[in-house]
Parts: sequence; C-alpha cells; structure tokens
Amino acid sequence: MSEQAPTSLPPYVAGLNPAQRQAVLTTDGPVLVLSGAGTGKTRVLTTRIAHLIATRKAWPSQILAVTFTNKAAREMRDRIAALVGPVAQDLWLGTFHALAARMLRRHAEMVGLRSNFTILDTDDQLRLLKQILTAAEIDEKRWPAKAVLGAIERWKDKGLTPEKLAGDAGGEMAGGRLVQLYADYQERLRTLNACDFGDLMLHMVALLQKEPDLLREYQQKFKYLLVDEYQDTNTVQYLWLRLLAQGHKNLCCVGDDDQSIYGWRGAEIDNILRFEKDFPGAAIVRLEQNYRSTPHILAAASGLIANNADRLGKTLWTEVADGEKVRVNGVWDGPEEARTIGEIIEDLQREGHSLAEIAILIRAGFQTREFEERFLTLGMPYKVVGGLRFYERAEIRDAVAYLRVIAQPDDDLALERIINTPRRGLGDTALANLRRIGRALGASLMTTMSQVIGTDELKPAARKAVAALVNDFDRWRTLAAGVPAQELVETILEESGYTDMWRADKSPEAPGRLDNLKELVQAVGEFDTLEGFLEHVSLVMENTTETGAEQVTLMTMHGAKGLEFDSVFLPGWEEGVFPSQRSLDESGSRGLEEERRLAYVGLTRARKRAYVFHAANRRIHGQWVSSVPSRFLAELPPAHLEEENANGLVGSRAAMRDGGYDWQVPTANTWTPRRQPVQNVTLTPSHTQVASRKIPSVNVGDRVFHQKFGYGSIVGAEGDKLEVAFEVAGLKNVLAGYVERVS
DNA sequence: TCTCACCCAATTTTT
DNA sequence: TTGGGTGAGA
Repeated sequence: MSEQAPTSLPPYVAGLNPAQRQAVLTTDGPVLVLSGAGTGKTRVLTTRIAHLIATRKAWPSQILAVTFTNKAAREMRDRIAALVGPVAQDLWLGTFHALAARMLRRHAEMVGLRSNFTILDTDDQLRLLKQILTAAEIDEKRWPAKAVLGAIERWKDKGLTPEKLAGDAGGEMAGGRLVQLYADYQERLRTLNACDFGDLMLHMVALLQKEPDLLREYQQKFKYLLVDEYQDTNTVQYLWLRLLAQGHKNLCCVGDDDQSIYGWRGAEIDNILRFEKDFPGAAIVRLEQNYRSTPHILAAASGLIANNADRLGKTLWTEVADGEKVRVNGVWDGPEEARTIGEIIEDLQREGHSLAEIAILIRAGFQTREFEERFLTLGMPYKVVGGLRFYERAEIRDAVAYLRVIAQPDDDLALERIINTPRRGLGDTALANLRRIGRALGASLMTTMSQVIGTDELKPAARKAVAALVNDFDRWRTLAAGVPAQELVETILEESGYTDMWRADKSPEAPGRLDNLKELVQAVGEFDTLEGFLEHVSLVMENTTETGAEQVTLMTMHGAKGLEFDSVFLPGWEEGVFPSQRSLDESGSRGLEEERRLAYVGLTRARKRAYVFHAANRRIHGQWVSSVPSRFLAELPPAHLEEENANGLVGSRAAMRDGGYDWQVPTANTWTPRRQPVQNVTLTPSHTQVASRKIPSVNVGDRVFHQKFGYGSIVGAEGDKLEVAFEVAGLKNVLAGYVERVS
C-alpha cells in the first residue's frame, strides 16, 4: 500500500475504506479483489481505472476492462466518464463478447471468415443445427437440437474445438457422433461466414495461440486489464485473459466465489479459487465491509454460505447497528404463500414503503404464476422481469433478417427466415429445391437464387417469385449505399410487404407488433451505418425493462444478482424446488453448493427486510406434492431469525433441524388428494375469498377480464365454457375459471 | 396452408 | 396443468 500521507492522496480515493483504497492503489502485478455482496466493487473498479488514467500509468486505449453484461459495461463507462471525462470513450471496455468481436473483425481472414461475418443468435443456431441433424439422420427425439447445442456450447466454453476433441479419448464414446456433428456445425458456420457467441471467444483464443506476433501486439497494447465478476468466467474466457495479461502482468480480477451461480452455463468457479496459483505473487484484497444490509441479514446469509466447502472465505461486517431479523414463514400451500406475501406487501405499502423497493425472488419461472394471479386480484402493480426481450420478438427478428441479408448476402439463415415471410409462394418445397441446387453448386442461397432464375430448375411460379425477390434485394442493396439506415429500413419493411402482413393480421398481438417495428425503425436511427446497428442487435440486446416504476418486482434469483431492494421475499424454500431437484440430480454436491450460493445471493439482495417462505404442499406439473422444507432453512442461524408458521402447521424448520432429517431419503412423494388442500381449510375469510374466486359466478352479459385477452363481455355460456366478446381480441371461447368478473 | 388433436416435457440465461 | 412441437387431414 501507498506510504503517502492521506493528504497527498488523490481526491477520488478519499471516500474509500482502507480495503477499497488498497484495491485501487495496488496497480501493478496481478490482483484479486474478493468483493462480498454490497461491498462497493463497482466503485473500486471505476476508481481504479480513473486512478490509472489520472496518474498517467496508461492511456485509456491501453486499458482493457471486461464485464459480463452490457448493463454492467454501460454503468461502468458512465461512472468512469463522470470521473475522468470524455476520454473514457477510448477505453476498451465492454463484455467479453463485444471486445472479442471487435478484435475478431480486425483479423477475421486469419480464421477463415470475412470481417463482415454475422453473429448468430440462439434461434439461428438451433435452425442450423436442426438442418445438420436431419442431414445426419439423427433421431431428434433421442438427441434434441437443444441438447446437442448445449453440448457444443459447453465444449466451446472449455475452449475445445472439434479437432481437439477428436484426439481425445472421450471423443470415441457416445460422444463420437456428437463430435462429428460439432465439426459439421463449425463447417457450416464457416461457409455461412458466421459465428455464434462461443466462437467469438474460441476463434480469438485460437488466433492468439497460433499467431505469436499478433499476441505480442495485444500484450504490449494492454498495459492494464480489469475483469468484473471473475467467478463467472469460463475456461475460454480465462485463456483469453491469461494470454492477453502475460505482457504487463497487470491483471485485476474482481469477484466473489460465494456468488458463483452460473456453473450450468460453463462458468468455472475454479478460476477464482485458483487465482493465486495461476498468477504467482498475486495480491489478494478482501472487501468485507458491507454497505447494504442489516446485521441480521448478513449473519443469516453468512451462516448459510458457511456450509459450503470450497470457499476462499470472507467475513462480511457492517457498521449498521440493528434491524429486523430474517422472517421465516411456513404456510400450507402455494396459494397461501402468495396470499400472505400479498398481505405483507400491502402492509408495507400502507406504512409508506415504495413498491419499487420490494422484490419477490424465485428459483424458477413457473413460480411467478401464483403471485401474478394473486396480484391481479389484489390490483397490486407488479412487473415480471425476464422473458422475451425486445430483439427476441418474432417481428423484430424478421425485420433484422432482411437487414442481415442486405449487409451480408450469404447469410442463408437470415434469408431462409424471411424467404416466405410475407408469403410469396416460396414454401418448403421451393426452399428444399433451392437448397439442393445450392449444395450442388456449392453456393449460398442468395447466389443460388440469382443463378436459378435463368434456368428451368424451378417451376415457373416459383421462378418468378425468386426473380422478384432477388430483384428486390438488389434494389435495396443499391439503396443502402445512398440513404440513411433508418430510411432504408422503412423502405424495406414497406416494399417487402412485411408491414402490410401485420396490418392485415387481425390477431390481438398484431398492433403491438406494428408498434415494435416502429420502435425498431426508431432504434436504427441512432446508428450511422447498417453494420453498426446489426452489431448492436447481436451483441447489445437491451433488456427493455423500465425501472423505478411503482410496482413490485418479480424475478429469478439469477436475474437479481447485482441488484438490491429494501424488502425481499424468498418463496418456495422447499426440497426439490430450492434446492432444485434437477440441479442435485445433474450435479450432485457441486450442484447443491451452487444452489446454496444462489440462496446466498437471494438473501444478500435485501437491504432491510428479508422474508423466507416454505409451503407444506405445492402443485407441480398439475399434481399436488407434499413438500419438505428446504435444508437451507435448517442452515440459517436461528439467532437471526423470527419464525412463524400458519395455524396448525407442524414440521417447521426447527423440528426438522433437531430431528435431523435424513436427506438421503427421497424428498418428495406425490399424492393426489380427492380435494385440493386449499379447500380443506375454509374457515378464515381469506380462504373463502379464494374459494369463491376459483369458481366465479358469471352470467351472460357480465363484463369480464381475461389475463390474455383483456376486457370483454359474455355473450354465451355452456357449463363452465364461456363465449366472450373481447374488446380487442374479438370473440373467444374461454373457461370460466380464467375470467374475472368486473363491474 | 391452416387447423386440430395428440404427445411429451417441464431450471437457472447472457452474449 | 400447461405449453410447444409434430403429424395428419381438410
């Protein structure tokens, strides 16, 4: 650490605590900053970069700073800009993928690509792989494209190319066929002049490994490297970093082994555990002062995570004096859980707490349903974070596909996507023919189309359609050279008939899709070139979630990492749900430890209040299952908890802890009661309320609300089947259980 | 080409 | 229980 007197320290370190200060000022050599939840790691990273620039240790362009998400990258850039001004623009700051893509575009030829290569999304990957599986006559039931893609991605995460796998002993097993498919897939990508996300890293690492001159160039260029969320790096990312850092050896990794929750998508927690061995002489700085949560919440989370074996170890502490204990609630079943949480939220709201400061963090997506149902009846504003993002919507993908074909005519996947959208008489048969001819010619789809026009290979109708489309694209491509990207997009969407297709569509979603297209045109306007926009689309897909609105947040614990809320609800702490059975089955004790870290992440999101829930019965896949409280409950130190169980509910976590539940025993047995559990209890007002809601009494003429179709009025009824005229969606047949009567 | 019935599976997700 | 994907039939 610096020997300087505090008065001579630069002003930007004045507000830092000693550990943070050390993390900022230890500029040279490898540094691992172990930053517990809520200990100010972003502040350290941004200040460190500002410090490097201010002390002239490096120009911004000589600093490489890597994050996992675009959000983190943007936040970091903004905060650095606030410290050092516009020169922050010169930093190499971005996600692993964005930075690798930036490098790879410069040297694409060296890996057999052209620099305008396309970056595929998951949808493209799957379609491509399905073609390969079909061609290889693989039983898609046995090997679904998704599973094959998963295997390929895990290989890529590990930096393994098909060539490396072929030499492997393991490659001969059941995977032998898989390796061949992997090789076929890579081959196809290359002919398509395309990369998937994994390739961006994989190609760069391969390139740096085989081109010493290039490697040296980058090693000299980057004097300082910084990595955020180091515990989430996978092997190929680690290799890339290690290669680049070998020059000046100034690598600063920030992370928290206790928050490693992405093992299932290739993250290697070992990377952070091994850091000192990988980078000898590394300085280790522990950030342990927590600025977020109350002592009880911290103690509960620390007690829980102490059950994990492989840890670097940290002791979080806080100057905050007191606060509420973590509340653990046992309830009868899922609906009661939702009801209770709803009531507590209403209480908090009455006490003046903002709904924006309340979150319900779940293990898996299906858990949102009960809360949504409850909040809908309560009229409680909420938002579900996650799900489809803007650029994943079909209409956006279609529009982008047109642009991709303009930018890169050989992008067969994009062309195939829109070749018959809108319908222009080029269906499966025509496409299959084109593919067959294309294979014979060894040409891309677009080239094949231009060539086939002058022949008799296609039926006259198809030939005419192909000619028209080729002609359109030629015209648009000429146009692209002369007009702004935004105008180009508008023209294409009109002339192709794509917008008309949605205008003619009478489904309830159509207007929304048209709005999305308008938004897309808007977004294109922010880019000078089509290529720039497409790079943005593939690498910087924004999550369009507005923040700060007065509503409860409903999201997964994974999604909540890095966020914080005053009040956090953690429902579903039951064996099989959390820890997830699947995780235990697939990854055993490693899976369990990761689930435990997830629990730790969940708890440490809370600033002031944490409420953990477990239900005795839960309906899973339509079947009632009696559930056992999560083992994690027994691991929470009792001194920091306040436990409460619903009337008559026994087998609480305390009994479980003392009785020493045997976790080897199968944890959940299914049973199907004659009546649903909720109907066994009908005495309290809240239960009757629910019961009456389940079977709404509605009559013809009633005005109703349906979650998907919106408002409408009943025009006919037969048993529990209703015919409803919805205001937007039109006439639909729906079940009575799915509508609510409104007045 | 669209609709309907059937079957199957069913975490976590960023880029 | 729900949804998505598939295959048959109009």
